[in-house]
Amino acid sequence: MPRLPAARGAAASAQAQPPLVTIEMVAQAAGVSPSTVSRILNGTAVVSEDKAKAVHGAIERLGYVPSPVARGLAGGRTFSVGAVTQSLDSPFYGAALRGIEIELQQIGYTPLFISGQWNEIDERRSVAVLRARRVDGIILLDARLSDGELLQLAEQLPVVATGRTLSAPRLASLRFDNFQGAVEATQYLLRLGHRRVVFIAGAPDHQDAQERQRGYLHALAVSGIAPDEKLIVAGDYSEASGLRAIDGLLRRGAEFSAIFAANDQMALGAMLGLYRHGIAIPDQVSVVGFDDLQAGHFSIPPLSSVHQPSCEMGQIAARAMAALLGGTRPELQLPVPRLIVRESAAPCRRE
Amino acid sequence: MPRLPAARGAAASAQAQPPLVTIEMVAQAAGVSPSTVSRILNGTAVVSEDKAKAVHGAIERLGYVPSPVARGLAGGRTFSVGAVTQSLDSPFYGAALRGIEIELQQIGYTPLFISGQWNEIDERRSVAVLRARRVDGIILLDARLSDGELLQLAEQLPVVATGRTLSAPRLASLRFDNFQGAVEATQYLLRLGHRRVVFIAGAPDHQDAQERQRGYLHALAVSGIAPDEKLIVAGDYSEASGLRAIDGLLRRGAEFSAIFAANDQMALGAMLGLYRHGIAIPDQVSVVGFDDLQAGHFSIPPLSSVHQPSCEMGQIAARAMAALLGGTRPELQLPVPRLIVRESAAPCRRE
DNA sequence: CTGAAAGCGCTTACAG
DNA sequence: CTGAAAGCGCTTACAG
Repeated sequence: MPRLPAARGAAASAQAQPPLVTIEMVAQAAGVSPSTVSRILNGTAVVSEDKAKAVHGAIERLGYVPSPVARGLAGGRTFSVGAVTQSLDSPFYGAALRGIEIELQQIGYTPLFISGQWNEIDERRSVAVLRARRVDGIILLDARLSDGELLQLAEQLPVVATGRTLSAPRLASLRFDNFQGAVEATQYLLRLGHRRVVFIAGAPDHQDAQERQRGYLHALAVSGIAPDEKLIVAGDYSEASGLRAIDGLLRRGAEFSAIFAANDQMALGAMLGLYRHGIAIPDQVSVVGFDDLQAGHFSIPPLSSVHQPSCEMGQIAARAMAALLGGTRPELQLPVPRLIVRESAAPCRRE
Repeated sequence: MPRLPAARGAAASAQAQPPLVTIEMVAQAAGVSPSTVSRILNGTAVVSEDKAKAVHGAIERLGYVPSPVARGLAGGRTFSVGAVTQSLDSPFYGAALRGIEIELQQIGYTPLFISGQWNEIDERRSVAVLRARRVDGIILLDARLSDGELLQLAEQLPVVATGRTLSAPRLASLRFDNFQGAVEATQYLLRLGHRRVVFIAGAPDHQDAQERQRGYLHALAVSGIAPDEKLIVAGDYSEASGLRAIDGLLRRGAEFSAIFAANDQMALGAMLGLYRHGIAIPDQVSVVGFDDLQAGHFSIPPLSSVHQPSCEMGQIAARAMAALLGGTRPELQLPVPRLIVRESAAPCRRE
């Protein structure tokens, strides 16, 4: 005897999920087979006009919504893509997540956001969760996993990675030009007449941090300025480290008229440090950051910074995923770095 | 003829999903039936020691991970819960999302984050997406949907809502005490001797904004101070509106020695406005905010603010969901509002 | 162009 | 305590 609907109904009542409109019901209502309904929904085959109309009518009337769960099991595609971010509560990644959401939604996909917390262990676990959920592809924002691991992952399913330069049949990557951004920030300060420009470095294990430092060094070199080691101070991308940087610099009696911080958070921390020491910005010391965080738009004074188009990055990554999912190679056109000039830097008055 | 594995293999190759270890394979390897494996995994029935051991061994060896997709279809539970946030890139909600992620992960659930963008339309669409995905429950952070809609939703599946005071068999709600927080912020300013305290209001359609205004008014009343309408200025929770508030106040020649902004973003905007007009903080004007955003920790000067434990809120909401999912009524114990005193307020010097 | 049937990987009454 | 079987809601060769 076939199991009666009542059996499942009883089980379901514990969870009391709403009564489901199934493909079978619309098939019946439209006078066709479930196969036909499925094909119409998926555009899988050409179907006669009137049948199509009948089916759409039935769908409308019954309020049918296909179950992604069942589609996932049967078709092998879940119409979801995983997105691993380093942090769910970072002022920087949030916009990228929104960008991904916007773009994915447009093609009928659902994003699964999960965080990697800037370490390989969590990241690997997140990828495992995503794969267990059978996502159709995975987007990784600034992954900490090795290139090898990413490449290997891409053999299993489509992958797009930001902050990397990597390519494989099913792997697309995009990387913001941190070097160029840093060059522009530094040159801006140089053009204002500053010669002793402090660089507050980011976490040394972040590639982007390294690139920004190279950019700083390069701009100096182009202007024929020898880098002064005493002006390059370590940081870790946090506000607190920016503040500490200033304390250290001042304690050592370092001379400088400008600061380029590898990110806005450190720039903001540095500004607070300067304020505590009674140093006026930009009158006595100019400050430029990197990222163009919201927090810098209304800081005192508003912070000049290299804009990172993080929402667009998310959108571009998602569109690349869409292409991969569609079986085509994505064309990736990244926005170029642009310095947003606000009020935290002024011409050098010293010397 | 039964469809051969090859058939599906061919279809799958388009997506090239990895070869799957199924429950059937571990059953075979352990010499038991799939039913038994399932029961062991779900703790659904008592099973003999040795069978259990054999099964766990096989799972280990084969690296079996149950498919949530199949479990969802068969069992009616997907082990995922939806979380609708107003914004994925808000400095405020991010921490709550992380709190939800932490807690859900601990009970083996996956969160599905989706944004509502502060409007009913998107929120409703998000809830629909979540339901189509067959999540086992939905957490809503400061939903814009009506109480009625929430109650109705809770008839379909477990719901927990923040920012509400609502109760139903399968609906839990938790609400931060905005009123009390505002009272404390205002009283702090009052204790510092300020008598003319500006209130920059939040978006009038936000309940929390209204409560904060009531708190401000209440504190004034308790101190026997008649509210001055000219000191209550409209805002919308954005930095820009805080800045505009100052411009308006100053243009009208309003007299005040302190400002209580209904959130930090407006407080920060107000501080910039003050700075532009050459007014020193806190020497000439004191400022207090609400939310205790990261951006205020390093503002100039660091902003005193009512702390909102947003990560904990997320965790509490998730734990409440876990209870609901387990069929028990959650006990909700919310942290009380606490003012974090930093450097943006000082004793009143006027008069 | 379209339907019947098998199968996706699980869970869960049912019957020992 | 445990297995065989049916079913969850779809998709997709297969065979008209």
